[in-house]
Amino acid sequence: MTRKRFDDMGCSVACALNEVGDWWSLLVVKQAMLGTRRFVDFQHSLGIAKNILCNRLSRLVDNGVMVRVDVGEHGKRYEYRLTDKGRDLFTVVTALRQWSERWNGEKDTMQLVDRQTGKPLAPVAVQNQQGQTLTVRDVRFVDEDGKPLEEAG
Amino acid sequence: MTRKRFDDMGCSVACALNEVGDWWSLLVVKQAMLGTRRFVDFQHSLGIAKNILCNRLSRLVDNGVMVRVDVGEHGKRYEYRLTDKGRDLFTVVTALRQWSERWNGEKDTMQLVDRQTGKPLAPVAVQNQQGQTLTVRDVRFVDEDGKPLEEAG
DNA sequence: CTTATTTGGTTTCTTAATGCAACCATTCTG
DNA sequence: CAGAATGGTTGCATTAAGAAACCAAATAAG
Repeated sequence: MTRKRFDDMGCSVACALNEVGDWWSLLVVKQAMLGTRRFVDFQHSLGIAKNILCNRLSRLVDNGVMVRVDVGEHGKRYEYRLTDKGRDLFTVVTALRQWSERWNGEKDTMQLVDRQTGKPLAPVAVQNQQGQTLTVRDVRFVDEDGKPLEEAG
Repeated sequence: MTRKRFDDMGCSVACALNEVGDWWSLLVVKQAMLGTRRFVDFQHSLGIAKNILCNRLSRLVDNGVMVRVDVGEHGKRYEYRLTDKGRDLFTVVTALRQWSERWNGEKDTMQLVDRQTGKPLAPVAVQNQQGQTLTVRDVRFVDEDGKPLEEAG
């Protein structure tokens, strides 16, 4: 059977997971954010099988998350770079990283700091328009008419 | 061959993906944030096969993201509820939802608003300690000694 | 109280995805 | 030119996913 499609469930989250929701895609994006661009470098840094990497890179390119740039002088030698869409996943990757560090402990010797100040980042949080942090209990899920759907819990 | 393990790669992101990195887990969490608690309700709202749902719920419980609460009066009748760890994924789910809406258009009739004001949420963003928004180019990746690793791209 | 239905699974079977290793054409390097 | 590296593709074995059938306990209907 074909894997279930997530892009027609009428849900933005499902649609996002359809593009980057598998085991490897977000790790490839994360690695690209660290500066990795070449096929072999992704392969070695992630320890991913070549055919899987090949498949994931193709899908990321198809979905506009990365681009394949020909950097060979006479022929084929490629770099995979993040697009604006791909770089915009920085929020998602960082939120995921911080969540893991908060609940599973520091598995990573690496740290992210503000390039200007050298200080660690603030925790990524959902905020209202005044900049106040909101939990899932502080929001309401409404339809297009503004009617509430269900209660969060 | 067994699926690659992500929890011993020395990467927090990989560790997070080991828990919620598959196609269904985050959707189950998202649905729980909408208020869904019962097995059949997850099944119908997500359109997921029963054995897969069973497996995902077990894994989420094992990882401390959800708890199974016995609500039967004399015997077994269960509810699955988010733990604090699970509710803390709100940031990740919201960031993913906003990313998808920004780049793939509104696939969702549902909207999230501040329960107090009724107004839409601010975009989830990575910020420094002064509250300024940072892109991936504004951060540096350093090791435990503060030495820079590679350049982001 | 008895029967029907719902709930929360498990089992079986088929198809798809993953991982590993081998192979291959082109392209740099020495 | 020889040899290594790059960026794949192919084949095979194992695992996961999806659909449907089946099932025991618990609840609802009458």
